[in-house]
Amino acid sequence: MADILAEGDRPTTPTLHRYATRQRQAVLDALSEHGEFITVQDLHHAMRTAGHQVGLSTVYRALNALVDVHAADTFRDAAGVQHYRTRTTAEHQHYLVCRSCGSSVPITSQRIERWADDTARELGFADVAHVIELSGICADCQDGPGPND
Amino acid sequence: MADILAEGDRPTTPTLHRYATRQRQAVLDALSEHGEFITVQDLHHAMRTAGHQVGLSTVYRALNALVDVHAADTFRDAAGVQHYRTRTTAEHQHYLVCRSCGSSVPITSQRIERWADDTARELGFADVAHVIELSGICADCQDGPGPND
DNA sequence: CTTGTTGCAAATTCTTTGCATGACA
DNA sequence: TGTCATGCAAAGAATTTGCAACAAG
Repeated sequence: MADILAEGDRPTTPTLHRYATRQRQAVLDALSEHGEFITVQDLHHAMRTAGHQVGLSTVYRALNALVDVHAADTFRDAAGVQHYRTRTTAEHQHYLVCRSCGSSVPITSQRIERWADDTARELGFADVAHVIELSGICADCQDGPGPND
Repeated sequence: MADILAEGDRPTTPTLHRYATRQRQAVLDALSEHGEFITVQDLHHAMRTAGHQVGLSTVYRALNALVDVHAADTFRDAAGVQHYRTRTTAEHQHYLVCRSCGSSVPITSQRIERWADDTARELGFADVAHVIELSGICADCQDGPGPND
């Protein structure tokens, strides 16, 4: 489980606040433990249920802070709600998310990054950014009805 | 400019309502005329300014109806706001949007569609959907300060 | 007539913010 | 002691929905 207050963290954390608090750590722990993408509200609810005394706005702030330092990834679902999950690698990443059970698989593909960059450059665009979201029904959910569903 | 009430439209429009109204047509016209992606609120404002007497909810409903029949494309920006634009071809499409002036270029690439499908299938996912958004600074905006900015 | 649309206002939902309180260096 | 996080409540924003009035086949 990740640890914000880990040893090598003093000189790091660029524009961000310099220390982690109990709540901050609790948010990160809960997020890590969950493993998959989760909604702020759901995460908050899970934490309360688990006995953590933490405010909703703190969870919002903590998650956004994590995204700022690239310790978490986020995406918006079709309804416009943000989902978060801890980031495992240091690199920019995409995910394939199951619409039935919510599980996700990180996708590592240089190919797509290249495609995005090349396409944009071809069209004369600079400073390219991309958002790529894949979703489907995972193998588990294709068999029986989804496990978490 | 597209026309909802065009000839071949009686037997079509599947699950959708069977006729277009003055407001509906006005929304489509305004959207077509704008050409680029635009916010519901902005489109509504533009229509009022242009003298159209139309309610905000009607614009919302009309735009979603257009998306339902694939007559318009939509995407959500970083702030979570939906943008719409008329669709030119019958096919599923992606766009490269300028973050400075808001102009957009449709991207037609089988390659990316293939990639998305293949990747998902490789990982055992079925019924794959994808959202791909590219943004950057267009050629015009790279020179002088953006024209519309 | 009957069905579907319109438009306003109210309601919803997610997210952010103001501010007093509290904790840590 | 000063700075920053916290948490609640209030604010904000985008979008949806309830409902009475209305248009058209």
